Amino acid sequence: MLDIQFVRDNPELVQEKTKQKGYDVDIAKLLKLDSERRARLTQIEELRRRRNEQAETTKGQKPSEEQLAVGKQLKEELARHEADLQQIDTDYLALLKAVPNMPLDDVPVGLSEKENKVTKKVGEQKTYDFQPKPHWEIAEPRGLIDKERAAKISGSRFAYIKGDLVRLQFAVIQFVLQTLGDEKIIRKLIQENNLKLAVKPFTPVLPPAVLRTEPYAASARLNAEEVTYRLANDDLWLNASAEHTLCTMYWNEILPEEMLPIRYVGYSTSFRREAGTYGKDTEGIVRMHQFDKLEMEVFSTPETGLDEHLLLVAVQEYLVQQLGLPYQFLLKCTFDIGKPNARGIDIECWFPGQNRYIETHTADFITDYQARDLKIRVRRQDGNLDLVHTNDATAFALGRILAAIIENYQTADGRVRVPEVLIPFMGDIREL
RNA sequence: GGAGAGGUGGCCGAGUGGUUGAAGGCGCUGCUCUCGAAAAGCAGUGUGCGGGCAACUGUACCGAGGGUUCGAAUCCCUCCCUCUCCGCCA
Repeated sequence: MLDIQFVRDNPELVQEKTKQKGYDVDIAKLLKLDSERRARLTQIEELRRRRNEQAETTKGQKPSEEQLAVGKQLKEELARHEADLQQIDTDYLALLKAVPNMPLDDVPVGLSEKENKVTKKVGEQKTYDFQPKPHWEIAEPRGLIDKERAAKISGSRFAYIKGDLVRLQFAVIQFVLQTLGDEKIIRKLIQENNLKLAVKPFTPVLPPAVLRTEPYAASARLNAEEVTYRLANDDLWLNASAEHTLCTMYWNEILPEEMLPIRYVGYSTSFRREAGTYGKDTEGIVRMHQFDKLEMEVFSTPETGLDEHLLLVAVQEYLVQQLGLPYQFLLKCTFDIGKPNARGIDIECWFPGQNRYIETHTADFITDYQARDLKIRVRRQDGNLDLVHTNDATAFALGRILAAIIENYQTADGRVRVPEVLIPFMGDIREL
């Protein structure tokens, strides 16, 4: 959530930017609740002070009739005010949490994804001397993907991934872990982008795939209506990204400044209900209820938050370039970046078999929006406390990137060449 | 699944109704001592929220939420979590 002090100081700005993100929150009402809340709190604290004072003077002895009467009256008054406060508090918090994070100034203003700006196109779209096929037309006949049987067992939007395509997935994983663990590469990316950041490789993490309601809700990532699966008999949700169990990892913790930045690359199977996407991307494996994903997560000081975001974007581009995939770079508009985001970048890879770009990567700069509710803070060298900044970004969403590889590396005879950088991780296999 | 134990400050650990935000110890910080270090001594050392330019101050917090009471870490209720043993299982 946003800092209430910021809202108090900049009500018009907050209202404006909230609108720009397509959210309808009554900021004036929020501020009214805020001041009511504070007024009520002051009254309550005064009553409590008097109660404490009395308890102090009667310690160890039986209170007089008169003191009992005063105490009872205080109690009644308190109960009344506290009931009011509880209601105000509930409304206040609901409204405050409804306010999205403020977009940075370079985020294009727009109320539909059409306003996303393509800021650059990289890599040549290969020309084929045959009609390139979509990935499912290559993979399904060859038994690399079986969605039909998966549908029988699990329903639509599930798949059995099989054979060398599985090997390819594990090769991608190995490639990413090696790349993100390589100090030289991290240093190079930091230098090339003039970032003021520590050279520190990413630590691989296998996080839990499920999490409880309380931390999930605090992460501002729980979306019960459209995205998140819940387990019927437990207070547990299936994560929709490793990000969800990574960003919550330091829930309610104060981190020493020396620990930062913390750079993780998490690997997890991710689950999404995809409610409201019926009929969209029904073929192939680009939109599934279940997919594996490598996700980067960074905790940093507030000063370095933006640079960490830029580093993650640089890492993403590097990874995509290494795979030799043509892509375009999207600066997402206010509507599309998501509620907790201050800025959001997408990378869309070219899918020649479908003759279109498809989103394969997202980088989210969250500032302190998540950390405030998650209560993740940094103890500065001087002893002060600050909220950390969180950043998350896709390394590779395996389903989509396998599909992109299949389509870009397909051959005339319906096979798939293995991208150069993956060959060392594929044994002798050079072609699927 | 069965049985049991337990959740208190950065850590360990006291504390069953009233100077307990919390004994004691450890750790950490500062000072004294020292050429320096260690030891010793002294002092300090949580977080949120409200108020204040600030020093500071009020309030809340002993797993969570309710309740009893003039007053709750302490009594009652509900829930959550952790650990141990047995069973089952990758």
